Amino acid sequence: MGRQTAYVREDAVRSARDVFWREGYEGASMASLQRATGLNASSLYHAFGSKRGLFDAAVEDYLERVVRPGLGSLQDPAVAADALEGYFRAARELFADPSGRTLPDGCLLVNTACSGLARDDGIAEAVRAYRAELGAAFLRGAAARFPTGAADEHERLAETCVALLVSALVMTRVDRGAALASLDAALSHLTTEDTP
Amino acid sequence: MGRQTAYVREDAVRSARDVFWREGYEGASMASLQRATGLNASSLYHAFGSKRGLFDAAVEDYLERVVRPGLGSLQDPAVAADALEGYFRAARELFADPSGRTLPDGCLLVNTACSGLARDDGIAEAVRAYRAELGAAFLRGAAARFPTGAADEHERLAETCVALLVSALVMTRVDRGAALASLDAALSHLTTEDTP
DNA sequence: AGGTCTTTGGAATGATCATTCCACTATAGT
DNA sequence: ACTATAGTGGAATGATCATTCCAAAGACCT
Repeated sequence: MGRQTAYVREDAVRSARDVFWREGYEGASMASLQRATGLNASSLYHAFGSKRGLFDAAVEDYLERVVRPGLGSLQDPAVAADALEGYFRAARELFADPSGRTLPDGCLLVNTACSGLARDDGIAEAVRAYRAELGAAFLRGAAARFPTGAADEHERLAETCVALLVSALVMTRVDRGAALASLDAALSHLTTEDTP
Repeated sequence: MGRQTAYVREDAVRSARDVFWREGYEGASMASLQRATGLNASSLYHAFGSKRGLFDAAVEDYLERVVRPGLGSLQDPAVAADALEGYFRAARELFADPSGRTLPDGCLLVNTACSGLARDDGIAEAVRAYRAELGAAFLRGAAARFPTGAADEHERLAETCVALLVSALVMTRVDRGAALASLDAALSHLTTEDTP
């Protein structure tokens, strides 16, 4: 019953997600979102209710199609000893590649946390969940890397790796060298045999 | 010659700085800046030329009155062994205090790095310089803390501490617990005797 | 083929934005 | 006191913002 949509919702969300990623929530105008998705205001509002609704869909897409695929093997219950190192090696290559598509824009969620939207409870919760997911995955990786280490050492290493990643994601926006230095520090923590 | 200003420039800059800190460059409207400073548009534009000019003055004030005083003893040529630990202890107290005035807003420069303004060359350079200053101070602190350690270990520790601070400054906007965990990890790196 | 329901196009809306302009006020030097 | 100079008040400007509305378009069902 009724007319059918002339576009694929998933494609529209992804296009919008890249605009939000590149320009931030407040910086992304409805005009630029219409341009990127190829939809006009009516369709966008009909499908997502508001700019904020579109943003929420973009965040979900970001988690599902960017964050989780990147985490990859760290999500499995059985984690390889070099899984966390592999994560940072892959990250380093992405950050170093000048043709890297959206990476000079850092992380959609980190950027949002630093924006005015951070004061929105739903957004704050999304960032908390994002960080918790990252922390849990890194903790598994840390425990697999240093099987003889103590739990609090694993916690500290995971915390440190999360911070070095967040720092890289912030700095890549203004200084690629600094971002790479941050990732290298993480790799150094993971390749040095310093279990006492 | 001519009329004299009815306000103190330094006070106006500080008030504006706090608005930018709290709401970000794009989120801070000229109306709210006028309200905070007590000056009207004419005076603001006469004194600073533009919103951007006012923001530049705010960044300078932030570095001079917030960042550098906090760095304190780490700026001296001779650094105490516990200076870096002291820095993070002081930071921890500030972050934990619920009455902390502007700290739930993180860092003016980190927030700016995550905003659309990061693509401005002048702003990017300011963030780079900020991070370099932080890194240099922390490097002195790391070397003083582990006098027998190798230079690259000092580098790694400084890099790690910068990242843990940046991460705390981001996370404090959405999750104070996570921010404190980040600072605690830094303290753990500094209080554990793990020089091989 | 007709009716019903959903999607779409495009213009319109009202709010808010940074910025400018001009008249008015006040000070310092002569 | 007069004048040159500089700061201030307040309204006006034009651009851009998210959002809404209505009429036209298209697809399924009977």
